[in-house]
Amino acid sequence: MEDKPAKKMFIQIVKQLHDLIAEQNIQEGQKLPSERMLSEQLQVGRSSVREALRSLELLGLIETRHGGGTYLASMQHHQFVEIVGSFILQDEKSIADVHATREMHEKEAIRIICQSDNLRALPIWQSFFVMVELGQELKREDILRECIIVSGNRLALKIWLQLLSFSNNLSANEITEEEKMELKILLASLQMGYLHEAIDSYEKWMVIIKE
Amino acid sequence: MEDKPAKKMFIQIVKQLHDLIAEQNIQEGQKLPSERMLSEQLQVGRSSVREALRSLELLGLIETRHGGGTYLASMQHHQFVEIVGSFILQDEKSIADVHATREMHEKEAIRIICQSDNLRALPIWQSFFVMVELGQELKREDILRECIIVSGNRLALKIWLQLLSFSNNLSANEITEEEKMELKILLASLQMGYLHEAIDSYEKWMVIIKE
DNA sequence: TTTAGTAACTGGTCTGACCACTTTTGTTGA
DNA sequence: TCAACAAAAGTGGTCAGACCAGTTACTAAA
Repeated sequence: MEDKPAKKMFIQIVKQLHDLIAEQNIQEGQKLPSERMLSEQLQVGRSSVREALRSLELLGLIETRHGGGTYLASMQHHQFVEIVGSFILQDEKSIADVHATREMHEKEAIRIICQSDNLRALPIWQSFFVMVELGQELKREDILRECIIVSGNRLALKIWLQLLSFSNNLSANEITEEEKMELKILLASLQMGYLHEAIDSYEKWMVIIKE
Repeated sequence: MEDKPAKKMFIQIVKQLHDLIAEQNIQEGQKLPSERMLSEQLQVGRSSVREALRSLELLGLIETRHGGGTYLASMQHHQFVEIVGSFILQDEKSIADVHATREMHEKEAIRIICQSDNLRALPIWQSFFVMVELGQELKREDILRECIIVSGNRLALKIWLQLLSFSNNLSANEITEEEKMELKILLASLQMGYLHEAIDSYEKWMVIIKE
């Protein structure tokens, strides 16, 4: 690709770190090179390396131990990646389980939003409503992702993202008129806080998708 | 021990930035104080301020213009408060997330059981009921595990078992009389298929446990 | 062999310097 | 008076070096 005029340095470093981790096959919980070493290897100042590392740390991708080094995060959350990953590749029942679990997450997020005046009032729902109405480009998972993000459970988000990658038939086909109708009911119910109606239309929506 | 006064500086700064934005009511797209000014105001080095700012930039919460200043990102969806809040509280929030996710699995299992005549009719529920009544040795997670196993989602079971290992305060103390009462209501509702009552008593049960 | 102490390493923070770019200011010329 | 230009000030971007505070590894003494 054409090298763009020197994008953000620390973003570049984040990418290089990513490559380095892949090349050297550094696993979860394993140690990364020291800041000074990275600074030398990547030919940048140590403070730039640190800015990149701090970003990754805030994202929970690495752990740092004062005096001990920097490690690829091996926390709870990341174990679920393995769980879901190793779980698949079995029978049809497994796939059904993935779907069921994903839908459980989505419904739970909808419940949380419905029961919170603040979350219900977010302008994003109206935006989605309008987008559906105008027939604008909109992926199903965008709405659901937003629901889960807003619901505030980061662990649930991580699990859901994993589940999503194993049920990629979600945005396969076009959004039909029937689906639009159900989606609008869902979004409207969400904003009004009508929990029962929201869950109801969500379930109908899923039925429509699976046809 | 549990005291952790020495939190990450750059996380502290992120918090202070968050407060500052709230105090001065800085809106989307508006300018933040310069790095040097923040450094002086917060009484920390400029490099520390930058580490915090770079973190927020990677999250897309702020925009930086070389020579022009730092601005609050104009984001339609994600509210600054929501995201920062969920990333800041890391430790405590993570634990809360684990609990919330575990409870989501348990409630879902209860729902599934309630809505299936076959599952409702399993003799195990009556056995649990009797055990509670007689005050026999019985761990809380035994009941919940059974619920999830019976619900038939093996993936959910795997996830739940993992979650359980991170919230081992479940069987900490003795089962009180109050708790026994609620548990019996739960088990009775389960057998009768009273979904609403079952979920209700489950939630009350959780409240009792957390006291 | 075990242990205690020290040296080397590593992250955490600050300072000061310089560069590149943008914004503001001030001056000049029409 | 006002427009255009140039200088100055402000701001982010990056680096080097210094020092502190922990951790790890190694070595020498018991």
